[in-house]
This record gives sequence, structure tokens and C-alpha cells, in this order.
Amino acid sequence: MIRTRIAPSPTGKDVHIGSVATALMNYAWAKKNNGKFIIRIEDTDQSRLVPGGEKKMLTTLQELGIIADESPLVGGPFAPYRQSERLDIYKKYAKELIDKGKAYYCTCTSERLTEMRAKQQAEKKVPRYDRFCLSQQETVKKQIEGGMKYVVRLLIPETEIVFTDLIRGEVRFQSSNLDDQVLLKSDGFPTYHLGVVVDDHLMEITHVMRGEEWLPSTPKHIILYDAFGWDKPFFGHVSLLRNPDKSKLSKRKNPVWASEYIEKGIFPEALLNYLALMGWSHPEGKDIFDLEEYIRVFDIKDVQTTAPVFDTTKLEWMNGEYIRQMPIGELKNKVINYIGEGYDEKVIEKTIPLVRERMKKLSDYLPLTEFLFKAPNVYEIPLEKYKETLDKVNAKLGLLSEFSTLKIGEAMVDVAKESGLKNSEFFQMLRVAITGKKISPPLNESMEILGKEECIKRIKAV
RNA sequence: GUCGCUAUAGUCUAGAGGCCUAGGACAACAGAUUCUCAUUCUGUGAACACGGGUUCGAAUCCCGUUAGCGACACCA
Repeated sequence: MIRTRIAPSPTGKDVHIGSVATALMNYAWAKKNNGKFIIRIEDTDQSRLVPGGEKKMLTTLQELGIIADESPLVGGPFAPYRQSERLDIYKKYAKELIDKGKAYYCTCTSERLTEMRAKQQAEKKVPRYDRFCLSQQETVKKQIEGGMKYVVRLLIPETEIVFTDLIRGEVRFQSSNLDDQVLLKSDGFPTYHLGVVVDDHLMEITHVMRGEEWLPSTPKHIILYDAFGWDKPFFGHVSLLRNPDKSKLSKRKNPVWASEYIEKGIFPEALLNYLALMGWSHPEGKDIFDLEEYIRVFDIKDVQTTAPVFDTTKLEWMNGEYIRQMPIGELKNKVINYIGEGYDEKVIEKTIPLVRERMKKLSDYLPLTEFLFKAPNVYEIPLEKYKETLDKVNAKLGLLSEFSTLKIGEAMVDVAKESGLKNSEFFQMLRVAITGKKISPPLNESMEILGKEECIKRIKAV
């Protein structure tokens, strides 16, 4: 059975948009193959933990519709799914490696390591652990028995590592470029490298699809799998999302937390749809499609290797498409949900058809319709010189027995004619009198929604 | 610096040797519709990083250069 996973670290306040992209791909690949999608929390760096980050990231993923079959939230056959709760497991496997001669203890202080690296750098060498402790393991073991802090290091063998990346094809590394990686830290926590390999193996992960930043550590992982004598999963490395200036997507230049997009009124479906198109394209060239369709047509082999720029303009366009395709009732509910209490639901219902082709995201609703809930107190153009015409407007409005879009329209065209103003000037003036703004949803419809009395009142107030 | 990944318009991409005088989408611009804006429709400009090979033929294969990105921690 195919089992995929994402293994995020709760070191931010929410799930990173790039993690959502890889999560989506992993999720789709599992679902497509009737497999399982797992979320495992890699919280092994105690110093970088952000309080509440894990919970937020888990709930956001759920809101987006990426539902894990196994996770810290729902549990599963390989629980626990949080690395901080699996410490004994890593210790056991680290010990196994030592016994096999594939790893060794190291008691070097950080001072010595820093000094060593500085020296190596001064000599223009690649900084790498000098295996000082390897040469005297017996002494080191005695130090440890005496209570000295220690780490466990992987003994990198002299070899060439070749593997076939699902997305990039064959990749080669010389192990001589690799450092004797720390596997178990002195605080008893594993490093990422030990943690992923042990857990991916134990949790029977078949496809490891993760960000490109992990490509250079994959050889270390392969060495670890071989040291344990375990079967390796397939590896696939997806390109990192970029800022418009091509640098790695960062919160300084873009919102990076998934919930920030939801808070702006981007739909989860639209966000996923857009993310799916980063580094992949629909076989029929479609731009708009839902999760179900994505799962159906997605294939790892179609994933592209170039790193895409995350373009919020196109995301917003896409969200606008979702808004325009959505049934009125559904959009109404989403708007109500988004803007919260304090607005007349009947008015909202009437405005939806007026504004939905003007909205790109839910946060556009209120600025567009504010005037329906509150009379304007500033006018974008001065209206003094139109007082007389406006009186005529009011007189005419007062005569209308049926206050409908159609009747209002007819009446206003009449007044425009009588006033001698050009239609464009007349309607702009009237628009500003009613809404305060030069740009607004259709005027006659808006006036109908406001009602006769309110319109007359607003015109008088000018 | 070392190792690795990548390279089609401003952006996302199609393209797996002849179907490419390079296709689609967003954005831009122009026009039509319209009392504004938006929607919708029509149209325009815009790209194979560079240099060498291989081949009858290269955006597509190979090599090099350049550029961008990533990794070189007791962070993930």
C-alpha cells in the first residue's frame, strides 16, 4: 500500500504555504492510489518550538481539506505521531548503529568544534568533523560513564550514493562531501536525520515527497537506511516556492502562513487549486478544477523541476472565478460567515448578485457595499451645484408607486433629460449623492435595495 | 568557497528531435457592451539565457559558460 506523509516542524505560528503545497501532492498521491496520508510532527528542536504552532497547523490543514488518515490528532496504528513522544525509539536505534559500528560516540565540546571549523575555513577547507573522538572510543565511553554529555555521530563510509529521484531523475553524491552527521543530540533528542529515517521506516512510508531543501541530505538518509539494512522509500524533491524576486518564499516579502490567505477571504478550494498549479499543470490545460479532479489526474511524473514564483495576482483572479461560479445562496453564507454579526441578512442576500462579479475575495465585500448599511458622510465630488437637480430627482422619486430597478431607471432617465445634463454627468452626480463614491455597484439596483425613503433622505442630506 | 538542483514571455506553464513562423492562463495594452466600476467578448505586444557540439533536422539530446536557487549546525 502506498503511504505518504508530511513531517512539519511546529517552528512557526501556522502551516507554511509551501508545506501546504507538498502536503497537497502527498495527499493526492496517497488518495489516488487508495493509500494513506500521514501527518507526523517533528518537534525535536526544543529551542525553536512556537507555542500553539502545532495545533494551528493541524487545524489549518484540516480546514483546507487536506485530511490525514493518521496524525497526532486522530492517532493511528503507528502512534505516537509526535517525535518528542518517541525518544526511546531513537535511542534504541542509535544504540543499534553503534553496536554495528556504523555510528560512534562523540564528546567534543561546541567550543572545540567551533575552533576546528574556524581553522578549517582559514585553510579554505570544507568544514567537517575531524573524527577526533572516533580514534579514541574507549576513552570517550569512559567519559560518558563518568557523566559527560555526548552525541552520537554517523560514520559516513567512503562511497558514491546514487538514487533516482521521483521528480529529478538520477542524482549522484560523493560521500566524501558529507560530514559525520550528529544523529542523537546531547539532550537525548534525535536530529532530523535520525528522526525521519527511523520514523519513515517504522511508519512504512513508501514515498517521501518533500521540499528541494532536503535533496542534499538525502544521501545521509540513504546511508542510514543502508546502515540499518532497511528498504528505502522512493524520494521525490519538489522545488521551493519563490518570492517575486526569486528568493525563497519568506514572510518578509509575502504572507507565508496558509491562514493568512483564508483570513483575506481566499477560499481553501481556490488556494489548493492554485497551489496545485505550482510546478504541475493539468493534462488538458485546465486552470480551474477541484480536489477530486486533481487527485484523479495528478501524476508525480508530471511534476516540474523549476522553482515557481508564488503570484498572488493570479491566486486572486482564481478566487474570483470561484466566487462567480458559486451559487448565490452559498456565497451569501460565506459572506455572512466572513463579515460577522451586525449586518441585515436580507440586504446581504440582495447585494450578492450585484457584487459577486466585482469581488475577488471575501474581504472585498464590505468596501463594495458599505454604503448600503450606512449613509455616506463624505462625497467624492462636490454636489452643491446640483442641488436643484437633486430636488427634481426627489420629487420624481416621491411620485413612484412602485420602487423597482426598472421604474427608478426610467424615472431617472427622464430627470436627466429635463436637467440638461449629460447622462454620464447626471448619473455620476446621483451615484455620489447616494453612495458617496464615484464607483459603486449598479445604481438603480442599489437604490431599490435602499428603498424609497432612504434614497430621498440621502438626497436631501446632500 | 564546496557540493547539488534548475534555466520557454513580467508571472504560472504546454512542449519528451520534424506537428513550433513555440500553444494556453494570469498580468499589461487596445476595442466592443455599459450611467461608474466589474463581468463578458474581440484583438495586440511579449519567451526557447549564452556558446559549442550530435543530427538531414534541436526549445527538445550532449558538453561548457553564465545566472538563479538550495545545502554545507547538537535547525528542521
